[in-house]
Amino acid sequence: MADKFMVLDGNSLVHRAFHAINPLTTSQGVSTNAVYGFTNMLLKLIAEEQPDYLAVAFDKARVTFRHEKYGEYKARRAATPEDLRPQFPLVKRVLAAMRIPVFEADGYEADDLIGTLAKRAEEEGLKTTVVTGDRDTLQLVSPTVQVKLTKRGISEMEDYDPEKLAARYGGLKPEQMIELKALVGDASDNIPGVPSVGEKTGIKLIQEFHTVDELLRRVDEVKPERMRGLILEHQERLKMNKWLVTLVLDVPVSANWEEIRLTEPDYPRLIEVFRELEFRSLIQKMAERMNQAAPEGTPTQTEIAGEEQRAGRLLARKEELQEFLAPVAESAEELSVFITANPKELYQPGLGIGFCRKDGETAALYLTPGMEVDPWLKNVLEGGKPAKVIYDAKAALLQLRGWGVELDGVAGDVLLEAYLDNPGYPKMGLDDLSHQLLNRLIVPTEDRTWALCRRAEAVSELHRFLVPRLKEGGLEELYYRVELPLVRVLAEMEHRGVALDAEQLEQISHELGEKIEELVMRIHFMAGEEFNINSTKQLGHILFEKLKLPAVKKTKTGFSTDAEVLEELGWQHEIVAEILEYRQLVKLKSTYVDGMRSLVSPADGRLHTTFNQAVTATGRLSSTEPNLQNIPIRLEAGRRLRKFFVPSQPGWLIVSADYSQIDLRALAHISGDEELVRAFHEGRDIHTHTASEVYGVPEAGVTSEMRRAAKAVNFGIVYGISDYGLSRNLGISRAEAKRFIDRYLMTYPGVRRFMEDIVRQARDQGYVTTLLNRRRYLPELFSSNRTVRGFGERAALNTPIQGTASDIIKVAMLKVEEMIERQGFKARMLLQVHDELIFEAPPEELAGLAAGVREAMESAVELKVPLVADLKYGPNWYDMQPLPR
DNA sequence: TTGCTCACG
DNA sequence: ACGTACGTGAGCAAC
Repeated sequence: MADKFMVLDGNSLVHRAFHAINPLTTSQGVSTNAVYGFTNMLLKLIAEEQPDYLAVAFDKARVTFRHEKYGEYKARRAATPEDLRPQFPLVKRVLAAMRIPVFEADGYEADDLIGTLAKRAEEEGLKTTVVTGDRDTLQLVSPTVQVKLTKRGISEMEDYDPEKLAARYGGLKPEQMIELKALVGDASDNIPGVPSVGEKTGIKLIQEFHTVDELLRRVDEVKPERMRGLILEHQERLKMNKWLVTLVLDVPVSANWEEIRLTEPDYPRLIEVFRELEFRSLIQKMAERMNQAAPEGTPTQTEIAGEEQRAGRLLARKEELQEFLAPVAESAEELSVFITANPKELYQPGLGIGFCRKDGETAALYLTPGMEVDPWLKNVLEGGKPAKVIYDAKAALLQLRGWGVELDGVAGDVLLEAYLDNPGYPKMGLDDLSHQLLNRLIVPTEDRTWALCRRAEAVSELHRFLVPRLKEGGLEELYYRVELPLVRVLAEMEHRGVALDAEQLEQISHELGEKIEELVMRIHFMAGEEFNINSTKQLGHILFEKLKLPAVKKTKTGFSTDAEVLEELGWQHEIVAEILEYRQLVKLKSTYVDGMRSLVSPADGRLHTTFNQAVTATGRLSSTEPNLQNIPIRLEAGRRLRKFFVPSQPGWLIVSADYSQIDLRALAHISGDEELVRAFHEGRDIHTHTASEVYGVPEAGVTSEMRRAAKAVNFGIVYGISDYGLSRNLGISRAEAKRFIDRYLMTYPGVRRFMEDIVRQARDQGYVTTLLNRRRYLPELFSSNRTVRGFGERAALNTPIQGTASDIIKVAMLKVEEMIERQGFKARMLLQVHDELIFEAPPEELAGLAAGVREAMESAVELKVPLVADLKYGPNWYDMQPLPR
């Protein structure tokens, strides 16, 4: 299929939109109806026609070459309405933001440009669609050029190809439209035709004589006589008309097809334009698209895996394997590799590997359980040459380890590349990325070789696509120096696992079970009936309908029964306290005790979490199956569960190291606030210091209540504070909360400046960044919904802080791991909990490990404030005591 | 699948 | 007059 070029008649369509859409203005009174109508038309056309190339042509100036010869040309046309003319520049701004080129040429009309472009397109082998309301362009229709004419309104269009044209105009050919119009004239252009020749007569005449010239030559054949007379009388007129209505196909313009190629809009800019125009629905639409957008340079047509893709070979024999891989094995070329990460999913049982060489050739092999990886292949995978590009290298590494292969020489991980490019991509699966970023669908198939080859190919192409983007975004450093090396560190942590005292855990499960049973009985008794306490619906019915407790808060679906509500209700009915306790115990039993027990590996009795390096919006890690980043600590009953997290060797210790106030230190650094920076340099307790400054009392005079409030404000600042949020958190009035915040910001004026600057910057750029240049796009900032927008603003504040803290601990992890190796410690890093690292170590290494970890963490990066790590150790994760500096 | 609730930093 | 603190994941109920 030839690529498709769509060209719009800007003047015609804007006029059409102006008349079709009811008057519409911004709150400032600027007319926008034509812009709005045109933009909607444009978006609809793009969506429906999916052109590969797109351009818009406009008339330039009122005087064209036609006027020079025929002064009356378009003379009777009404002046452009007052509220339409200023809309043209607005339309052009929309087009610029959409990266759609505009064509104009002095002295020419849009039609001439369209004709010229269509002709050039034909030379390029493109198919052209002309969109206009002007029938003059029908003369351009050909097997490769179709014209879409607007009918009534803006949504209805009529497509003209040569057949349709012939059907509509009595068998006339497109070029005969010129002859017809010369005869009939055009009232709107002030071109008089031959009197009393309308369309019908005109068509009849052209059918018979084919052209005006022929008609004049054989004019004596024309009947009736009166008509002959009229034609003769107007023959000069006819010649002039023909010249007037013939489109110029060689307007001197340069058509750069690379620029005309349709790409994604410049979303931040487009949204800004829509904001000025107050096009709320369009802002919404674009904001949604922005995150899901296939980035610039992506073809607009979805290519479906087809014949042009080489099938890929199955490497069943050793010679085939070597023949395929030998060319890259010793070269500096990258080899893209796809490895079935989770045997549970796609290719169970066994191991599938797909390869894609730089020359695009693909091949695959698979092993069933019990088979061994060929030693030669093992060498390829374990060596630095060839460098491998992988999707989800951590999973590949762990999977291959199970097959006796220690993957090394990983030069790229397209999962991380996509994540760094935009952590907001809605889906990060290989197939999803291939679809979203390359517009390539990987068709599901039973053919394993095919499936593996296509995926290896996707890895290769995504890598080629993403690496230049990372470079542009200044993300190379973060990628190659932090995220990519971290893959191995995380893989080792997952592989080591953390030991769990499963026997004791089983006992706890029983105890909790009995307590819960008792609570269930008491609750049912107090309620006067049996019901499912876990069901918020049933519980709401009991509390708020049967027992008539006042409903303080509602959710989308009914009464809220969360802990906050229940605590408020607690004094009104004794059942409430029981429910709260029930909830607490059920949570502990199902999520932590039983949930963990079911995830203990039968092979080594340990828990192996998965650290996800590519999910959070801010750069943090997350932990799943089980989540070991949310083990209870705040309430004693839950905290006790930490007793069961123990070292894997008898006599060893658990050691933990957590950053002190890393978020606020990050804030101090980013904002550069002098007071905050000074407080950290002086080693102050930051909450006490804040209280002292805000309340205007010496630090010694700060009460625990004052400190608590200051702490809440500090937290609030990090989260993107609002008086409402703070008032709720502290249980004070909004007015009081507001006074608090104001005083806080007076104390730390640099923080105020940061808060203002970051939101403005986020709006300008469409994204915010962290210390190591990690990026998060914030399309929410452009929402018309103020709640969503407010959310975007708070995220703009929070992300640089939380993300910077994440950057720092990731660097620290690399330094710590390097230190442990360098020192030859047996100690091992097991977990990361955002600002905390957890190790197990033999007691004789405690002092050395602690010193090394502290040093690594505190020197991870150089900030305007010192970094401080606090260390603790103990026989398990519960009984921990501080380790003095 | 979605919504609610609750565990963590 | 509006309603939210930022970032996660898991279990359960109810579609």
